[in-house]
Amino acid sequence: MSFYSPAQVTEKTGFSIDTLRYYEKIGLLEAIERTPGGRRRYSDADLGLLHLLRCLRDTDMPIADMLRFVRLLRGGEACREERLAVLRAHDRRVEEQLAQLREHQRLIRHKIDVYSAPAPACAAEEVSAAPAS
Amino acid sequence: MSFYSPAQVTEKTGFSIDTLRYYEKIGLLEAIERTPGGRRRYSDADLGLLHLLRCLRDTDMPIADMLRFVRLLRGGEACREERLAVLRAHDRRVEEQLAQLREHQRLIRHKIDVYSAPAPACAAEEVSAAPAS
DNA sequence: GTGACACCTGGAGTGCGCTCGAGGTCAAGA
DNA sequence: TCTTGACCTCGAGCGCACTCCAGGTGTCAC
Repeated sequence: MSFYSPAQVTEKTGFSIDTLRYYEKIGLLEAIERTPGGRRRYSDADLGLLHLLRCLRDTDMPIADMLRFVRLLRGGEACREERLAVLRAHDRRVEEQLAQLREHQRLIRHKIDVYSAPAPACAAEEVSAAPAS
Repeated sequence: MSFYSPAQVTEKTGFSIDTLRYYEKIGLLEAIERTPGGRRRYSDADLGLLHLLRCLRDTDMPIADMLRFVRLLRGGEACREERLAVLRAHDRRVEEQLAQLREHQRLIRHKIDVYSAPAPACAAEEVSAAPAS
């Protein structure tokens, strides 16, 4: 079992040191262990949780929901079903994000095609945003 | 050529009426035409631009960049190359977003599997966030 | 003409998620 | 021992992208 300094965690998770302290303050992380001198030492478990939080944040879960989720994690077996429900609901949202992103990508690429074409086509496009479907 | 009331544009684009006014104020939209009574009437071209802006916003382009982009649109043929460059760069970011989102989805689904399994597997997982790769 | 309602302006306010600053402490190398 | 740099706390501040408010006007149905 190894431990990590704030700088190392910053490095590994991409969260800034300020963000790590902020997450601890609001209860996303439980009080992190300290060295005798009072410095934080993050455990492997802390790192694992941070990776999950990174994933949830990056997929647009609001902090309030993450807070709810980590409380369910702490609830152990008793909260398993609810925890699963939260994750499944989030998974569906991620699926929707993917679908929408692909759709947006289509429009962007269509625009790239249009602007790459000779000027007249470009002028004719000015009005319609959507690629022919 | 048809025109649309603010309410209709809200409906078609998903931007709130406040956001539409805000976008006009900061110059994302050029001054929208008015009825004799002073009400806005959005054209098809306005709508087309709004659809593109919706797409850029939803793919996380900051408003400052969108501003730069619409100025390139207004620059016409002279700005075509630069406009293309902006879109191509953005397309690459969207591609990265897709890749990352898929990766995050993997972890979320892995967690769902883990929590669905009987308790012991779940306890053993507590420490590692990443699915075996 | 009278309601009701959509819309107008300018400017202030909000919520989220950090981020920074001041002032101090710990720890390792020279 | 001294210096340097990473770290500490607490609280205030910030940037973004809206969102709301007050007070007023246009338009349409009845």
